[in-house]
Amino acid sequence: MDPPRRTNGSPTLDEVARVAGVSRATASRAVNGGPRVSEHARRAVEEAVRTLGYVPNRAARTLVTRRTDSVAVVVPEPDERVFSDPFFASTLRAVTRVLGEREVQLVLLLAQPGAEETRMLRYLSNGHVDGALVVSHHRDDRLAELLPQIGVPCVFGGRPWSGSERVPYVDVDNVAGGREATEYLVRRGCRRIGTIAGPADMTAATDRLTGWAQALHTAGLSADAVVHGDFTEEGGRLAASDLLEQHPDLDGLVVASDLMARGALRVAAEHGRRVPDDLAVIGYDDLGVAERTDPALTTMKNPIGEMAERATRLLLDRIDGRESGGPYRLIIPTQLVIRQSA
Amino acid sequence: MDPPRRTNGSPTLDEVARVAGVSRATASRAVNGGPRVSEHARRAVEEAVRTLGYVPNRAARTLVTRRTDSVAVVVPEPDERVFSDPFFASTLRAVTRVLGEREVQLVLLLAQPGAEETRMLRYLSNGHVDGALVVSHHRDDRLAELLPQIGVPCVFGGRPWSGSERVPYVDVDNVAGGREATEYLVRRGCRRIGTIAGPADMTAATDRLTGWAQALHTAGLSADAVVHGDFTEEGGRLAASDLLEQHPDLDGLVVASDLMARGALRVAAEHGRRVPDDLAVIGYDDLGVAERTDPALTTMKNPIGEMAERATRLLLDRIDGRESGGPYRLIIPTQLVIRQSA
DNA sequence: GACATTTGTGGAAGCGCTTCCACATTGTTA
DNA sequence: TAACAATGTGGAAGCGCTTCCACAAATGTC
Repeated sequence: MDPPRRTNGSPTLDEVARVAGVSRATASRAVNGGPRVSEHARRAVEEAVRTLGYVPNRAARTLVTRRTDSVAVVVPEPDERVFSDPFFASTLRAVTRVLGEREVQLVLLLAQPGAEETRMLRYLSNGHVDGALVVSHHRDDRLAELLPQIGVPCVFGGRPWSGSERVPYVDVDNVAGGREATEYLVRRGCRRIGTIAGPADMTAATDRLTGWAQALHTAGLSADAVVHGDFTEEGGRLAASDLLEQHPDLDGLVVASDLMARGALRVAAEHGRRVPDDLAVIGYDDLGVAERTDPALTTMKNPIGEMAERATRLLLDRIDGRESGGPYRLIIPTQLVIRQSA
Repeated sequence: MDPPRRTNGSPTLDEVARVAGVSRATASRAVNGGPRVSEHARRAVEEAVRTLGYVPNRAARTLVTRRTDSVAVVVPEPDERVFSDPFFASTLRAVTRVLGEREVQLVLLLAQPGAEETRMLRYLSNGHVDGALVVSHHRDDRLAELLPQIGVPCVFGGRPWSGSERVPYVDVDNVAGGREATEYLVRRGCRRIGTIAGPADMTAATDRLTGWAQALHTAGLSADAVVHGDFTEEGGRLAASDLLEQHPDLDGLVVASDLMARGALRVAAEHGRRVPDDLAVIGYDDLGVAERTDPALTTMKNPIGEMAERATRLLLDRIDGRESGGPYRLIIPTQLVIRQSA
């Protein structure tokens, strides 16, 4: 494949029109699939576009249409954790794919709170992008309040902490996920079920914890064995050690991420607890880790890719003026994946 | 802080000029810090800009200047490994920071080989971005050949496999890193030194391996104990198991990443080998993992952030027309960080 | 066959900006 | 004092595109 040469003196719509033997207005309509173009003219223009290798100048188009054909992916707190999480990878992949279908570009906006955040807001408010997708939103940033004020179309991936009434978002049903995981252990016969929860400043983590508590309450079991981890394997190890020490009678463990669950499995092994016989362990995510642990993790599937895809489509809809009426939320169900650990 | 309102009917340069009592031409010069503007006029324009909240329309500016003030970060093969690697996080952070200084935007281009790659090349060749920074380049993609042909300014982060004569790049001195790590073990008295290398399709991995072999050769020691890992902890475990089984006499281990080294430490512990007394282990990266292993890892510092920063600055220089003469390479030295494991 | 409608087309305006050029004003040198 | 350069300024062109509008031709209706 010969790559396309850089278009310095690239062909303009004028030249296309001349070659096709039509006016620039007609050429423009033909290129953009506009109405009222004869089949004859359209074919001539397409032919000219092909032979000339014409590509519309985006800046010129943006200048008149006021559309940039790019959207921002906003990551409020790009600490290491964000990137090293499989969550982020899946999200970016899905967003890229959906945007690619429509030739919309992805502008990545990472901003630590402070000056960078201010610049980011200024950027968003100046019409440089058509919309914004916010992922990995944390408790402290005020994005869910600020973005609607700015007036740029936006969608949150994951329920924002505050302002969830004002802002459209797509989320995974983490409450149900936590509940179903726990219910599964109950059905399996566990009677003393603890949990390793995620960081308390993320809605995904607190929701799963809520689901766990709900299920135990419904089953009439006590819900006091909780330790918070940080979604890393190491955090899972520490949390599991604490938990097993404080509550040696545990026969079931609901862990808020597979990575932490892997750490917990190691600890269980070190303590001589057989999984699942002595201790049933259920994880969360199923994003590539769960099938490779020993024993393989039973887990709740976390449809991150689907969430990102839906969020992106929702954003595009809002940009196009569809769905723009009021807040909108979409909750994606999770699904139990049974393997060996429970 | 009140966020800036979305600029729908934003003020234009015309209005600024009117308010400042000058012509649009003068206003433009003042805004862009052009020459030949009186102090008086400049101040008036600045004042008007402030009161009106004027922000230049990027599309209009791009249309005439042919500059987009955005650069692409190209990730040729966005598999999970890329994202979950701390390498990627550090890189993006550094790039963002440098670009932020100049108000240049980061367009993220992820492309699987195939159709997406074609689209990416088309995008790059149409002048949508001023330049491209290629990271995580693998052996199979032909980017190092294609991009120079396209004519878009580009810089590679990490030496490309082929075409390194034609393309400017910034790299870490992985050969020296591998060599120095090994020399350190030699100085410490190790006489039988193996290595867990990285994937054979990444220059960073093969370079470190080369350095290891060089050092052993110089010291007159045999360089036959090699196993390749995949830069993950699990891969490190497997590789270490193999290595210790095949070469039970090893007294030193050079590991191409800290994550793999952590896996190796676990294996050593399982085999009852005391580190560093029975087996000295040295890692590579020092990006947050090494200080938290047990024992803490002696390692080679991998200045990823600096590499990304330099690469970005080099790209900006090339875009500005500085440094545009011919290929350019910059090799950043690594540094030994001594802790407990060796 | 006279009229109203639909359909296809091109001319021209204008999006907001930079920059060339011409001109006026000042300062400098012979 | 004349000739010149340096400096500051505004008018106007033009970047490449979309889209309004007017108009001609084709089609439909009674």
